[in-house]
Amino acid sequence: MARTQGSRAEITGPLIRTHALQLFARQGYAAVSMRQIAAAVGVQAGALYSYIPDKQALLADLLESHMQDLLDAWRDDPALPALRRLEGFVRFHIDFSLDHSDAVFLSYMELRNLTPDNHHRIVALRERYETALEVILRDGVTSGTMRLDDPRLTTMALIAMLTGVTNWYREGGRLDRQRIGDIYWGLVRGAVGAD
Amino acid sequence: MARTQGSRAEITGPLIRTHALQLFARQGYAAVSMRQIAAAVGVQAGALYSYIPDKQALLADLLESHMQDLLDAWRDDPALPALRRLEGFVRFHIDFSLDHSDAVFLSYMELRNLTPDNHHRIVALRERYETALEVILRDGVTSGTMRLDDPRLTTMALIAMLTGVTNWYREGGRLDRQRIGDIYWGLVRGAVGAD
DNA sequence: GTCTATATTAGGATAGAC
DNA sequence: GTCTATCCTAATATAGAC
Repeated sequence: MARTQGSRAEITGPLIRTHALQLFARQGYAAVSMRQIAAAVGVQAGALYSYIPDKQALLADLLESHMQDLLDAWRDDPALPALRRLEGFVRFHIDFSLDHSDAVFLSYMELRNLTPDNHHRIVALRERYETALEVILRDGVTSGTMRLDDPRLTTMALIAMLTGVTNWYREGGRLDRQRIGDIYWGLVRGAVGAD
Repeated sequence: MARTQGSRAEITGPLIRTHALQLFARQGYAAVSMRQIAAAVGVQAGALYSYIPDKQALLADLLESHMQDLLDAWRDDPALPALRRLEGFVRFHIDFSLDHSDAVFLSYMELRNLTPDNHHRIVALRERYETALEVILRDGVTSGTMRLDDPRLTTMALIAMLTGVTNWYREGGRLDRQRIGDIYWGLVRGAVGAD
């Protein structure tokens, strides 16, 4: 990792974020030192502070960017039937979660290590995403294609179920992504009484 | 918290475990210092080492005890119909998770901070519990009362969904436990095609 | 923009008195 | 069994040279 002195501003910033995300997710925010991040990037610890004010701001920035990416990536079409939109959500959420499993795990786990201000801002973004699913479920109930008792609780239950795929999925494992999406969609369809 | 010198062996040991569990769950293993735990218990940091060899052993002990408690508490009756046993599992898992939410969260999150030996032992216990559900699902499929594509994936999906209740449940909130159990059981029954 | 060096604080763990 | 005191290590963050 040792590297001769030199300037590489164009890539160091993103590298810090990439490596910090991976290290935080795998060891936990508090367990990772700035020296570790610097070593992964290939700079000395002091150099990090040209890019970030402190460790807390780095964490908050990673989590907020992730939630923003998630919201930006999700595309809904309210003109479609609710059941079709629900299927879209299921497949999107699984794919996005697997593509960003480090950030997903970090978001779940390190919210408590944020200052109250940062915490509030990021939880608000998460709630916008949850509400997107809740709206679909309510539409499904209203239009009679779904049958369920409590849209809000069902929202939380479904998101937990889908996100859980990151706990056991391994690239090249027994099931490929398409198949996983199919199976989860079958579970969800049944859960919302749409069979 | 400051306390006069004295001997209270009969309670200090359990107190260390209780407070460590709570602190680890709320701040993360790495973020909690031995001094913090000692302060919560009401002793000096050095006194902890009369009860535990080191911080790592304390974590491993908390996680292993939790998994053992879970396995001990779960009672299945293979003579009952699979659907009835599944309902029992759903209600048991929700109740147990809410009664031990700190330990549940810790188990999910801090496995990676265990040494390989400790990690292996505790994951093996967790797998025994997961298999208990998987067996019920397989029986349900065999007997024709359930319809699902992949018992192993469905096991992981259902456990993630049920455990997720710890993320949002608050004592005295909109829904009481009985009602939550009813709603989740409705979701699960639909997911396994038992309507 | 990155380096080396360091100020400052705090961590886990141990020794020996009471 | 617990206390006080301390060893040793490592942490975040900053200062100033290159």
